[in-house]
Amino acid sequence: MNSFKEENYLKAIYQLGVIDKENVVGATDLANWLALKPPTVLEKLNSLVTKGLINYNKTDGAILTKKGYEIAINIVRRHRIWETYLYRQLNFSWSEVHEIAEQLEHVNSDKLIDKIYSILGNPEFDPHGDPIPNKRGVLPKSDRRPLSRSVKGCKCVVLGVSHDNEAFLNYLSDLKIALNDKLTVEQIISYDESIRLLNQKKESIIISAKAAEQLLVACLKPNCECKTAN
Amino acid sequence: MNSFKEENYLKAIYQLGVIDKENVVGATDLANWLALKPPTVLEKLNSLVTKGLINYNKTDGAILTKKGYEIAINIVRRHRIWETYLYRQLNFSWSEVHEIAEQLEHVNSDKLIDKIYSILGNPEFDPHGDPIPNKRGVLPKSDRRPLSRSVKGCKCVVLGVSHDNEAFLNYLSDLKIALNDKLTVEQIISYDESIRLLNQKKESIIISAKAAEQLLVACLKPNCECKTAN
DNA sequence: TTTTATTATTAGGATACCCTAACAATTTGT
DNA sequence: ACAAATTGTTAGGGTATCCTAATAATAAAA
Ligand SMILES: [Mn+2]
Ligand SMILES: [Mn+2]
Ligand SMILES: [Mn+2]
Ligand SMILES: [Mn+2]
Repeated sequence: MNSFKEENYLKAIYQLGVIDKENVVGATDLANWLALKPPTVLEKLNSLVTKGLINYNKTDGAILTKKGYEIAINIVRRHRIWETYLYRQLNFSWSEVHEIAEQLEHVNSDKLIDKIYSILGNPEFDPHGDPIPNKRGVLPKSDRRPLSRSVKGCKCVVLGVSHDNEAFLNYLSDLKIALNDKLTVEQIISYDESIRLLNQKKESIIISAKAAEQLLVACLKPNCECKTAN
Repeated sequence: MNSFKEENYLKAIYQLGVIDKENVVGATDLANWLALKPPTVLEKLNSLVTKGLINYNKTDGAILTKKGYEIAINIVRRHRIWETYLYRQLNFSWSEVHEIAEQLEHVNSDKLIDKIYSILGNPEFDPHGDPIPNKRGVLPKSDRRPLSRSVKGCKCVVLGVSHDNEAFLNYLSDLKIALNDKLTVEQIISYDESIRLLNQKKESIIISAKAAEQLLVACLKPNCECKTAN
C-alpha cells in the first residue's frame, strides 16, 4: 500500500508535468510545489525510483513510469470526483472543495469512489472545469484554453481555471465571473495585455493578463479566429 | 494538529474503557487492540501523557484527560456519522461501512461532518445501533443491552451489536437477523446458554451464547421481566 | 509460598520523512 | 569566457512509528 505522502509526490509529479510539458520536473520544482526542501524530495525520488514508480535523472527530471502514472491519475481522479460530489451533492462552494478533496482523495475504497461517481452520473469535468479521468484513467477531450489566447470579438464560455487556487477563485467571484458564463472579448489592451470583457448582462469587466492566463475558456463560434490565431 | 495515529490511540483508549469499565486499559490491552507491540504502545502513551491527553500509570492504566476525551469522542462521532451516511445515503451494507469509516473519520473538516450530519437529520444511532455523540460530545441515552441478558418469553427489538466486527455482522446475516428485527425469546438452553428465538416470520433461530452477548436489544414490553432479572 | 505466567519497561535498532549546511554541477548574464 | 545565480547532491541530524530481546514487576497457580 502507498502512503498518503507517496501519493502526493506522484500526484505532484503528474501535475507539474501537465502544467508545463517543456520544463523538466526537477527536485527543486517539486520542493517548491510541495513546500519541502530539495534534499527531502531527492530522498523520496530515489525511493520512488527503487519502487519502479518513476524514472529520474538530472537532465530529464522525474518521469512517471506506467505503474507510477496509474497511481497518480487515480489520485487525480478521486480528487476531482470528490470535488464534484462536494460541490453538487453537499453544496460546498467552488472555492471550498479543493482543500477537503485533498484529504478525501487518499481514502482508499474503490467501491466508495465508484458509488459517488455513479451518483453524479459519471461526470467528465469537476467544478473547476478540470477533466475527470474515467475508471481506466482516460481523460475526456476538451478544447479548453486560456482566455489570454483570445482574439478581439471572440465569444467564449468559462470552463474552468488552470489552478484551483482559492485566492484566484475568490478573485473571480469578485469579478462576477462564474463557471459556464458566456463572455465576449471586447478589447485586448495592448499596454498590459489585460482584457476587457462583456458578460451576459452586458456589464464590462477588465481582467488582468495574469488572470486571463489562468482562466480557461472555449470558443462558442464554430470558426472562431482564436483557433487559428495560435 | 493530531496525527491519524494519535487519533486512533485516543479512540482505542476510549473504546477499551467503554467495553469494560472494570478493567484498566493497560499497554498490553492496547497493543492487542491496535495490533502493535507493548513497547510501541508504551512509547506513545508517554508522549500522550506529555501532551496532556491522558494520564497513565501501571495501576490505573491509561485514562483520557478532558482534552484527550474531547478528541476521542469527536473521532467516534465522525466514525458513526460516516457509517450512517454510507449506509443510508450511499447504500453500503451494514457490514461494509466500518472499514471505510475507519478512514473517513480522520478527514478533518467540521463543515463536512456538520453537513452530512444535517443531511441525515442529526441521527442518534449508527447502523450498528451505536450512539452518535452530538456536536457537544454528549451521547444519547438508550436501554440497549445484550440479548444474553434476556428471560424466556421476552419480546425485543434488535438495536445493534457491541462490536461492529465484519465476521459477526455476516454471521447475523446468515441467521437472517437484521437491525430493527423483532425477536421473541422462546427458550434458553441451559446446556450451553444458547438461545432459541422466533423471528417475525415465526422462523426458529438458535443463537450461540457468545453471539447473544454481542447482540444488543431492547425489550418491547413495558414491564418486561428482563429489566428486573439483572 | 514458591513457581509460573502475564505485564510493564528498558535498550537498541530500523524505516519513513523532514531539515540545515556545504559542496558540486549547471545555467545565465554580462 | 567568467562571475553569479540556480540546481542537484551528500553528509549528518531530528522526530514519529514500530520491532525484537532482555529485564523487572505483578498477578495467578499450584
Ligand atoms: Mn482541486
Ligand atoms: Mn478541481
Ligand atoms: Mn464502526
Ligand atoms: Mn458502528
